[in-house]
Amino acid sequence: MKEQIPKNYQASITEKKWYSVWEENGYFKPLERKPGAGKYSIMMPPPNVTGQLHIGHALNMTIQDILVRYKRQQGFETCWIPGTDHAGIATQRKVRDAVRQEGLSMPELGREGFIERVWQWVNKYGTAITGQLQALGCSCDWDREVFTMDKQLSKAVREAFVTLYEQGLIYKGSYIINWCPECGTTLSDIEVAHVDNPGKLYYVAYPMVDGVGEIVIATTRPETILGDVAVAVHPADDRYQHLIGKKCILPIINRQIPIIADEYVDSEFGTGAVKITPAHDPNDFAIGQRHQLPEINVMNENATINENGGPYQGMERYQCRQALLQDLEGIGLLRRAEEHQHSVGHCYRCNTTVEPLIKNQWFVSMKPLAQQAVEAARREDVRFVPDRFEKTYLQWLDKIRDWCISRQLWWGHQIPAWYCACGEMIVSRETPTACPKCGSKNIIQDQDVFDTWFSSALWPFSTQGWPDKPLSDLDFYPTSTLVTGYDILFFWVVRMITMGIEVTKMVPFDTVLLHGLVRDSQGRKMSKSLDNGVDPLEAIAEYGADVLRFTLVSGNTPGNDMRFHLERLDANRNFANKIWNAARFIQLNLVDFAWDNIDLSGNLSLADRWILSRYSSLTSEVDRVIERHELGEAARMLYEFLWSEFCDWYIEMAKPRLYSDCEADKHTTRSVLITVLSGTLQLLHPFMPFITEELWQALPHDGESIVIAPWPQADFYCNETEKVMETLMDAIRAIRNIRQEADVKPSQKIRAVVLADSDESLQLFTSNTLYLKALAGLGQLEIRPAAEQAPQEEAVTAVVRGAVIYLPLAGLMDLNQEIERLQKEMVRLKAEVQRAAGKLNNRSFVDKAPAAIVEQERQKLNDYQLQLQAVTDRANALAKLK
RNA sequence: GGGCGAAUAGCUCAGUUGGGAGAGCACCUGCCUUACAAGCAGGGGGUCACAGGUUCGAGCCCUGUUUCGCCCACCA
Repeated sequence: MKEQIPKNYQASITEKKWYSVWEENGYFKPLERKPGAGKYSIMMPPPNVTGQLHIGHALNMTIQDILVRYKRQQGFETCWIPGTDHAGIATQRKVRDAVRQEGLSMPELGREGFIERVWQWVNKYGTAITGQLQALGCSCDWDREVFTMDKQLSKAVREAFVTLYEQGLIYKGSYIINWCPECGTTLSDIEVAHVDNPGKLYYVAYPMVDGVGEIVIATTRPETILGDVAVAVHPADDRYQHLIGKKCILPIINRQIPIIADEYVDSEFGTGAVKITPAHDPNDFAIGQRHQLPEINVMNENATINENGGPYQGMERYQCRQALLQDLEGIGLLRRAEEHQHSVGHCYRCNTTVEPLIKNQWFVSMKPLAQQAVEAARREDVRFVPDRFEKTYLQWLDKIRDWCISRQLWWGHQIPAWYCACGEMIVSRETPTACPKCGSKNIIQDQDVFDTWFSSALWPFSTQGWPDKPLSDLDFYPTSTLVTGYDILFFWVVRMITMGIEVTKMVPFDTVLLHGLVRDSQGRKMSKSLDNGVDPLEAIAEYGADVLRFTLVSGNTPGNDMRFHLERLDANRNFANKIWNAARFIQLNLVDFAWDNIDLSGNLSLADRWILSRYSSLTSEVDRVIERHELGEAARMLYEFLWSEFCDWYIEMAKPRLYSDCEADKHTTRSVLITVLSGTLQLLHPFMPFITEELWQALPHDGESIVIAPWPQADFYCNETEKVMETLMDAIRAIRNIRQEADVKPSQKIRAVVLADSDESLQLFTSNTLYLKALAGLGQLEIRPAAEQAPQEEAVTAVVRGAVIYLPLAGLMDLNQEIERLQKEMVRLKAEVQRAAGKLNNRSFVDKAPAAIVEQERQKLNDYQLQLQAVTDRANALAKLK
């Protein structure tokens, strides 16, 4: 005998209980439960190891868990591998700040000391995220949990790096890169966020060396004048023909620099003359290369001016800008300044303005890799959901540039390159002990680490034991679905695909499911500074994980952002409560009913057949939409079915039969109730894992857990049943409507007379009097063929398909009002008849529309005509009575 | 400059093979009916941004326009 379901649902207790049961029983371990079902796997996008689960993670994880649980229930050998990311820059900054708080500096600690501190930090905070994922209900295989700084992953990183280096796909060289003065490291192009800032365009005159005239340039960054090595004009610009090849004098610095001609220059912009600073601007760098110009770096790594800046040495960059402008003004060379919008790059981690600098860095040559990634998508080796992201992906690959992968950080995978005093560079999988060229043991490893995203790029296979295990031995490779936000399509997804193809010759997953961002109720991005974040852990504490999950996934469509309204948690808490109470009602009425007692073979009432049919549709529809990744649609269907159809209609119809004396009816009703409820709980389980398990366990079952119970099969669909039931429901609604309008007290039983205009209709009403009486509050119900005379007494009338219902409400009805009501009804029905008739009179509609649609329209026309006739007759009869 | 998305009820959003517009919340009316007042029953509310087009038929497909948002892009 199962325990009785308590009156109230206590989410927090239930959730903890079941998660540990699931874990202990190993339900999350891969096991093919249905022979031949196949494998299904997901690699979790690793959250930052020291991070907190935020609402965006909660959405991301919920989607993954739904897919994984669904496939597991379907019998697939399912595996969801969890992991965390060392998040180089973010974590280093966090620990650096903590260390500074203690009054220590990075140099004082030294590299080893600092890394030691990071590991302490990771060990202290690194477990938090795991507990939070479990609180959310994530059904991962925790024995496979990985961290991007695990030894195995370092090995993978080395292997991939060296392999690509050997193939010439990775190179080292001095190029202009993005430098964050605050983080003290290089950034890749996508780690720089460009923001349009209102700035000024300054016009500065450079006098000619020969003393004849001057050339005026326009710049937004006057401080870089210090590093100017030329002035460029368009070769076809008539204004400057006479100056090309001559020299001008760089003000203040008094360096003589040439005036050169280059196609790059836009004659329309500014004065048509551009100052060239190869060391501090990517375009100028390119021009400098073309014209063999020197590169004069004027800036230190902390964005102060260096020794090349003459009198400005030591100044901070913007301080220098002001000072320089003032000085130029003083000598009369600053001609004017205009308001000017221009885009300024900011570090994506700390939002500091980045500085383009020339540095010797490591790069991945992306063009060849991108080509393969494009082909893979064209061959549909990888699909994007929603598919519009394929376009974004292809366009990005089309203009991809080389990826700078070295970072001047301490926390991360150190680059496996070593340098010998003899000038030799060794790139090796194993740490070398001596220089292969000169034999010197005095070799030092490259001080830089890899971009975090370089290790993330290998995630789908590095996490499964590669390279120690060959690819063919990995349990789940390639994986099935990658679920992530569209905001890291370029950071991560593209890198996994490009690197995955190069290293493994396979696309690491077949489907990329991209979701949107979770915003606050006003549509703003959630952020610490706005303090508008919704803490998923608080939501779980207050409402339970099921409610949070359902809220995140419902009313949401792939790739679109969603606003998070706290009120929606209330709405879904109510939904959970509704399911809880429905199950409680059913349990209370099952008595000693056992699973084996289920008998759906005979004695099924219309309501029974109807709910079984609806349940069958639900089963196949939920299946269909989940396969299409439309989880919001699946959630909607489940909500709708459970609340409106199952609770509001079926349970209400089950009551009179459960309370009757007929044992056979009771038995059938119980059978249907438990069949539909337990099946629906299974369909809902991926979305709300905890409450469904709790209720499943409270019902009689032979299965040990809903987590692994086979996905329900239901084959009771019957279109005819649904149509007939619809008529019965219409009749009940019509009576309820009239009762309300006539102010009949809900408790008052009234009399009704039904005149049925066909044998089928007569049969329908006579065999369902029980339902009509119970749901429409009828005391007395007479059903007769329409041929018999209608009641002459004053009665309110409702017309439904196939019957006219009379409610003799003596004393409660106003004759005139009733006639008026019927007249309104006639107007409505006439319009309907007209609409349908018009359509059917349209020759091209009848000829061209599908036969089924035309037939449906004929049916409607027929129904409406009959109803209109009935209403008209009744109105006339009442008019006579008057 | 290029690309993408959004525009549907008072609010937030669904609406995926084109066949009479939906939900939640809010609002109005009546109900403590023995699963649930976190509930039940009934009700009001929409020129589906605008203009064209394709089609027998368009919220959905095509073209253009407007507003908002996002992404990408080396015009100093």
